[in-house]
Amino acid sequence: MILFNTKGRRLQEFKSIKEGEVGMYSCGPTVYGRAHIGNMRAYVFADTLKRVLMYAGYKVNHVMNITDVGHLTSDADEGEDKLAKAARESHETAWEISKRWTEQFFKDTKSLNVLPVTTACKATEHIADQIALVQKLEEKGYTYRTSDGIYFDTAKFPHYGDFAHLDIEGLQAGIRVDMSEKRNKTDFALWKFSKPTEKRDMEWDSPWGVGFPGWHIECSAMSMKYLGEKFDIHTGGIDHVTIHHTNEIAQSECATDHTFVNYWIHCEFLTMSNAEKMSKSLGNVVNIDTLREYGIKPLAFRYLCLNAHYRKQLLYSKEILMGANNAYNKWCAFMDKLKEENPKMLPLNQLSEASVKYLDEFKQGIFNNLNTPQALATMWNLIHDKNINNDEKYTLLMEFDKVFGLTEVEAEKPAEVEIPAEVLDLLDQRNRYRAEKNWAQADAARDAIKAKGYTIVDTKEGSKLQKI
RNA sequence: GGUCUCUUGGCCGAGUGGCUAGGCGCUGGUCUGCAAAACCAUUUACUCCAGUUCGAGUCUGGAAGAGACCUCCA
Repeated sequence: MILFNTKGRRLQEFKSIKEGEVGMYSCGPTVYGRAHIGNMRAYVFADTLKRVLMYAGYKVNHVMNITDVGHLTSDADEGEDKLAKAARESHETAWEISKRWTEQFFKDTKSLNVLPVTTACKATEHIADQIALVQKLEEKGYTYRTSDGIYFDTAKFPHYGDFAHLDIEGLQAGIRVDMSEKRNKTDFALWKFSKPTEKRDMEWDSPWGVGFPGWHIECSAMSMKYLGEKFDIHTGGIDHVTIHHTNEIAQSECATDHTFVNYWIHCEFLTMSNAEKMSKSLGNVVNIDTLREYGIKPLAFRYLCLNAHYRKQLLYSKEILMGANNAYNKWCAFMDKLKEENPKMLPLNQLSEASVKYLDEFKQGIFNNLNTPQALATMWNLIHDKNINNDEKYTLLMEFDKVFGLTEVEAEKPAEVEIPAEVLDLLDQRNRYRAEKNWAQADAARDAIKAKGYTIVDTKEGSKLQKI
């Protein structure tokens, strides 16, 4: 399979370090608040990549961090701690805040059919690993101490700017950079000291004094702990290329003296039109619950993500989301109808030539740098193809869904609601009027039922009620 | 200021030289007492200019416009 590697900025044939196995690390959430659908795109992407790797036959060891240590709100290594801020605002401890939002994060990703990761690791539970890594860097002479922490000296890593194509000169000539006591513009904190005047919810003892780890070190420490000093794939949002991943590479490769990660795969942003720009201050941040309020299934959002390539910015608006929801609902309806006919799952080697063509086209799409839009096009063409029988269609669609992950899990389906007796009475009335061909009265009954919040759908088996 | 990306039909969005992407929406049709759903059909395209080529949405150069990151948001 072909993947676009940010390292080198080119398409590359993927080859794992260990035959048949893939070690993959995904930058996870910072749990000081509810993740919005923009965040979710990145996790749907990582999940899709994992599913494609699994489809290709790899056993995937997937590790994701939970950033539950408070970091800083503004400027490089300055400002108030985000978790502390959230905690202060809701009168909770940082621990309570991070616990709540971590749980919510997993609920949200689950509703998007994101498969559980092999290991989800919390930064707060790996403080010793992070300290050990900083110590290793210290022993090798890559660090220095300032009044507020231990810093990484990026001048000692000659290839620092290579990954992100950084023009260090340009950065220095650019706008506002707070150097404080840093030796180089690009240096970053490995360990921060607690201020003597404050008592933090989260702080730990270390060889350098009480404090907390810098942001970047957790990913290096935990990824290497669970995947080894060198592993296959590291994913994250495109915004992490310049700083976070550049720093991860610097500290990891200086610690080990060899390549840290072979393939860096980054997901583009979900962007908002200006009219619908989300902002926390306006209170219009769209999250999974917002979708539900709109009457949009979370998985319709997954469909939306799959319908665009992960390396392209994806425009978000309510209208666009509604379109994806319509398409997704049609797919669900088609699958339901198909299942009612009790199709047989066929072994793939018994498929007709025409079906094999669809399967090949599907694989061609997903293995070509995750071209899921093309794979979805293949799916729709298959659905509309009259020359493929239901058994084969079902077999192929279930096969495709191993990657798409669009099948709604039972728990997400809305519970059957009791229909009020009065509505059932009205339905009886309408049926009698219809039998008498009294259309005016029948339509009046329909309107009355609609006013109660139900719509009538006439089928061959009779009239059915649906909640609006 | 630096780095990078994008510009496809009403909307979203694939497509790296020649062949229908696909979805949503619209419209028409079939079906239905009506409606809904479903199915069928149909419509609209490659920002502009110049170049390369037998041939370009696809390559090259230029122009205009949009966006992202450098501000610990994926």
